[in-house]
Amino acid sequence: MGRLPCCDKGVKKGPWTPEEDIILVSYIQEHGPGNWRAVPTNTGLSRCSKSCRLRWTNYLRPGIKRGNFTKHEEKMIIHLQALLGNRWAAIASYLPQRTDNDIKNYWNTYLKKRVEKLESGSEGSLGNVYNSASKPITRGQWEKRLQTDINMAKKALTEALSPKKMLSLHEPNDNIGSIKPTTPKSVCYASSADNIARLLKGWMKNPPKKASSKSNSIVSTQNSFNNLAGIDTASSEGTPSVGAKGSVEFSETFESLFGYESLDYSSNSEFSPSLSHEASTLCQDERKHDTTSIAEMPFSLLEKWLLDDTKLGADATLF
DNA sequence: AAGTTATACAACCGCAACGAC
DNA sequence: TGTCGTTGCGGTTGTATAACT
Repeated sequence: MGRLPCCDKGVKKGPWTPEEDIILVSYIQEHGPGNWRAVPTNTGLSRCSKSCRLRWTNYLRPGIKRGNFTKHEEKMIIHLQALLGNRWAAIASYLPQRTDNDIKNYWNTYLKKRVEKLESGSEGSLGNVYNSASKPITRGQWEKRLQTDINMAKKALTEALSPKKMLSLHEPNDNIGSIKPTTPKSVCYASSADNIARLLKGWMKNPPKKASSKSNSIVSTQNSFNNLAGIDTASSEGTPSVGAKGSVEFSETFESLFGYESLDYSSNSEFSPSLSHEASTLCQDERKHDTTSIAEMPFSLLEKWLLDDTKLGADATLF
């Protein structure tokens, strides 16, 4: 049989309206994310399930940070892209407040050009980040280094750290304070986003009892967890300063979600919320052969390693 | 001020993977 | 084990806005 068309003819396409967003958020607030196929039917939205999921994942989901990327985030993306390639979902798992789409866009429109510029020989602020040696490298050398990186990452994985460190990952960082006012386009939408934020806030404090028993829902909600473990983005949209209030909200959000997630994972002692979903995706291929060691990847160690310029500089000697 | 080009980002499309049966 | 339905992911496109001429 042929695949069913993703979307029936007649479904609405193009930008979402605030009204549609509210309908979608209200539905998810009640039923939790997942079972996307049923969303258009149950909500009356003239959107295909994919579109609903995408809208939620990339825009409406709480915990998404918008606005400028910090230097720290840039470094992360560059390192991770070099290490993982265009596996945006995996990369996004290390930037919990960013969506894969956001990172992909940022890479394609900005970072890629900068890296290419650097590779072509011109100097830039990222010169010491990407290749401190600034020496042209052959493909074989690059591959060798990549392999070394992967091996190191694997080693790091096997030396799994405590979940406490994972928690530190989700703490608000310097990025939050640097959120800049959104673009005029976003500002136009801000009032609606605020409304949605209120809905979500309520939802996070009083989450659905059980979104779905399906595994894909678990994955979805864990994605939500990963992202929720940041700031309440929707509420911060258009409000540049987050500060102490933001921390309190974060704390509440985190506790709420932590409790929520722990319901789903309580039956699996090895599967604590400290595990990033995409962290396991990181080594998707390897997982088939070595599930446990990879799946329990601690973020902080890898992050530390990835961002350790000193070490990177030492690694550069491999070239 | 009007037209053109560049940029940013939201959204779409198609494929692959996964789970249920 | 194979088929089918659903979801996730990455590439790409479309559109709004900014910057430039």
